[in-house]
Amino acid sequence: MTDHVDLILKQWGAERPDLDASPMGVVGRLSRLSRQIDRELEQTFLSHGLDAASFDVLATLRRSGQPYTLTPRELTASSMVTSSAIAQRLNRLEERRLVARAQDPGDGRGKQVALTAEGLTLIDAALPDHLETERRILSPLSPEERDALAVLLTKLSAARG
Amino acid sequence: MTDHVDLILKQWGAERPDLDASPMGVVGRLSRLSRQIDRELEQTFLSHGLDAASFDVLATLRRSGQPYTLTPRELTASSMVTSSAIAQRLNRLEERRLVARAQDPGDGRGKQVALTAEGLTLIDAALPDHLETERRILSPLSPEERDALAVLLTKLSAARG
DNA sequence: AGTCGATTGCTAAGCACTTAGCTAGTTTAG
DNA sequence: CTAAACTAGCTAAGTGCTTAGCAATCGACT
Repeated sequence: MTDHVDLILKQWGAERPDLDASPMGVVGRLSRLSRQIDRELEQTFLSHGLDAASFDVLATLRRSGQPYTLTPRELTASSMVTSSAIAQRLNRLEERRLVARAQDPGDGRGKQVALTAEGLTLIDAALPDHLETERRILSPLSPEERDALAVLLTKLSAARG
Repeated sequence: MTDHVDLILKQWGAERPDLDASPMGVVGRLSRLSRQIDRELEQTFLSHGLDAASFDVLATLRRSGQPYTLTPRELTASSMVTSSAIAQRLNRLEERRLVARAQDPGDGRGKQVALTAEGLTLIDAALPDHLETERRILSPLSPEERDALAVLLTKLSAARG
């Protein structure tokens, strides 16, 4: 009944009764839950020799379809990190031969990042496990509740594009 | 209507129709939204010369009530980071004279971390702005929707203690 | 009383991100 | 055609976290 966030709200109510701290009830839970989930997902990635950052890149290439090739720019656009972070992720993945960088024939500045055969095998092996972990995380909710949650989160996201 | 996560689900449906990728619809939105919110909150902290990590420590001390004093252990327990991260946050805050560390008289190993007058002033000034930012973030939702969201998030968190 | 395991707080090293700034190539305007 | 502005990709330096491991102290048990 009373989780950590409830305690926080109660403390603020006692110390700053002049303020309405209720927004923390939502934002705080969202933030804490996201961290918890990140940590749980990492375990699955780790069991496949990956981390969240590497999985993110490999999965983006995989779901783009054959020939499993995107530019660093496209990878950056579909991620939540900077182009610099993507460059560094690609350095690590290339060193492990999970992706390969090639010159873009049409644009002297551009590169083409492709999943290697090894990278394809790895992401296809990790993906079902990852989805199973996500299913386990969501298991406390009924299908209707999951839909409702997705709708509420989408409404909040929408305001930011 | 179709946000970034919808596109991802559609791609997976085409590339791996054998898998049910629907859990990503919830987990993905949660993760992306949390990052967006973190970034938005940082702006408010920045305008008060703080960051999320410093705000977290100062707010925890503030809401604990007079004499605004907790041990590093307690600060760690109510945070989502390691005791090592708390030690480093305290180093930074102590250098800025926003908190002060003192020996715990009852336990030779323990320390007492107290908010300084300066720290108290700063956190009390930042808090209303922070709550206003959170309110703005939640503004797309009705009060009933906010409550519903909090309930759903709590259900998910509960499974992990 | 004395020892052994647990607890507290910390530093050191490593990691993945950020911002700042670079080079190279492309596009646009005059 | 050329100069200026923009774009793509990257490295360098700095930040805040992590894990590993340290020294000091406490508590329990013989």
